[in-house]
Amino acid sequence: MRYWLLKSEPDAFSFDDLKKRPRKTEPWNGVRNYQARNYMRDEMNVGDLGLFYHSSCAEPGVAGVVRITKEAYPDHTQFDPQSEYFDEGSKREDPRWVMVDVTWEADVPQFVSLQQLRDDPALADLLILRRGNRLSITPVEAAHFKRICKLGGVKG
DNA sequence: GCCAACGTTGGC
DNA sequence: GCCAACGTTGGC
Repeated sequence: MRYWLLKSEPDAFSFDDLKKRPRKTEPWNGVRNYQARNYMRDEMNVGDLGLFYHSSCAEPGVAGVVRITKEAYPDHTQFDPQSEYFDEGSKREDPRWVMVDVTWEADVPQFVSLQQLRDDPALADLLILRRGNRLSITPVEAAHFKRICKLGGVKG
């Protein structure tokens, strides 16, 4: 059982959007970074929990908790010429990009802002706080995950 | 394999 | 919109 932080731009897809999806589930498509892909492909398992993080917005921070509900499988958008995620170098017989399914797991009653994360000494080593970090998927230590849930008033 | 140029991310 | 930081590309 591992923990993750998943970035999403709320203008494109927010935590509220996820809650409105059928079965509150969404394929996490559009990841086009090898390191992030490798995390999904090699290290994510069904049952893992993730922090849904809003980035590139007025209020960056942790908006919710999700669960991984399907292990890595080919991201179909890489084969769609109409998609912004189209990758003409990727072959159907050897897909370059994968996605997982994420499902709503819990609300974060008190949104945890980036500033709050930065201000908490217990979270000093959180990868997302590292200078220049741009990875859209990063592993999170169990202690950090629990700490952030506590800050957010997540039950259970 | 090096590295400059370029594109993207993401906070501010 | 700015810009620092990083990833990718492509010439050599």
